[in-house]
Amino acid sequence: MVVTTPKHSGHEHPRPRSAAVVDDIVAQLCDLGYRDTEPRRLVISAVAAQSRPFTAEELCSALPCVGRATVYRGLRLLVETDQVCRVLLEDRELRYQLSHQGHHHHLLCAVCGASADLEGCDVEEMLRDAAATAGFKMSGHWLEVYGRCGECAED
Amino acid sequence: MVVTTPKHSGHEHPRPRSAAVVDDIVAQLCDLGYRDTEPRRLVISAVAAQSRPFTAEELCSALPCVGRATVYRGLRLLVETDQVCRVLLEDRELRYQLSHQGHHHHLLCAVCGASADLEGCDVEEMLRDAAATAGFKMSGHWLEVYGRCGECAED
DNA sequence: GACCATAATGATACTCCGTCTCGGAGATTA
DNA sequence: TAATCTCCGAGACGGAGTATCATTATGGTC
Ligand SMILES: [Zn+2]
Ligand SMILES: [Zn+2]
Ligand SMILES: [Zn+2]
Ligand SMILES: [Zn+2]
Repeated sequence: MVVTTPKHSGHEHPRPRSAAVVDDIVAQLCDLGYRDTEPRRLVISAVAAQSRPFTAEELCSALPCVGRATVYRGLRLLVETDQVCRVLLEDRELRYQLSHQGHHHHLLCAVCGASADLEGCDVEEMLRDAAATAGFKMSGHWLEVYGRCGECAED
Repeated sequence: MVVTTPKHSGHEHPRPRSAAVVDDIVAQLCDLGYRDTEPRRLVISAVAAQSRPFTAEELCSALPCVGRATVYRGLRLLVETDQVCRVLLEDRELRYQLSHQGHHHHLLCAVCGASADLEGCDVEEMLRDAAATAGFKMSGHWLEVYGRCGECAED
């Protein structure tokens, strides 16, 4: 049950954009051997419906019919499969958002909570070199940038 | 009570280096209006005695005679006054270590837990520019770099 | 469709980390 | 000495995430 993908649907009502995203993610999970279940789809579509980085608890209350553990499990699965990425706020609160794939970092607005991907920034090289100077072989890093987005900028 | 600073101590036995560090920190706190108390000194000297980044709980068990709340309060005070900095491990575990003052980042060995300050790395500029490109005004950032230290490096 | 192995679910208990509360003990000042 | 204030410690509390485990749903096979 649940919305099945109408492959060649002529001129029916188009489903909301997010539905396509959900189908897409579910398909990728299936390829990896994970089942297509209703609670999982609910979690994924709730994730896709968010417009800003959200917390796991927010997702739980947006999905009162899905068990808390299931929401957390779904979220973890999405992170592990790179569909969702985690961002860390200045107060160390952990939030999630749909990933645009590939390694990247986020700009987070401290006022409205908006997030943008950090483009045109090649820290990796620089960090690797600096690490080497200290005798370290870099294997990873965590970077979050905070500030105010265009809309929240003032004075 | 408690070790007082022997200003001009002739040729007595030198106290452990860390004692000087403790006195120094306590003095700075006093300047800020905080009292010089025994539990506080115990916390500070336990901090100074650590050779690697440590967790709050580790500190608690290293100080069985000091209340848990007091250890946490002391730690928080030290962070707020910039005497101690916080580092975040890859699994998001929070650890602490004596600060070398000023804004800087850390290199953390994923094997032995050693930490080194990241020198000669000017990410700030780069981040600020990249943020501006996205219409953000950067106000802060969090960066941790993970890898293997020289001793733990292998093939 | 029926059957089955097993992946997934959800209620709930639990752990972990850190903060709050509050009565009491010292310091500090008047 | 009395009043005030910081600090202390025991323990209650709260939020976030995980573990447990009986039950259910899924997807492949016949
Ligand atoms: Zn990066
Ligand atoms: Zn904003
Ligand atoms: Zn920096
Ligand atoms: Zn190491």
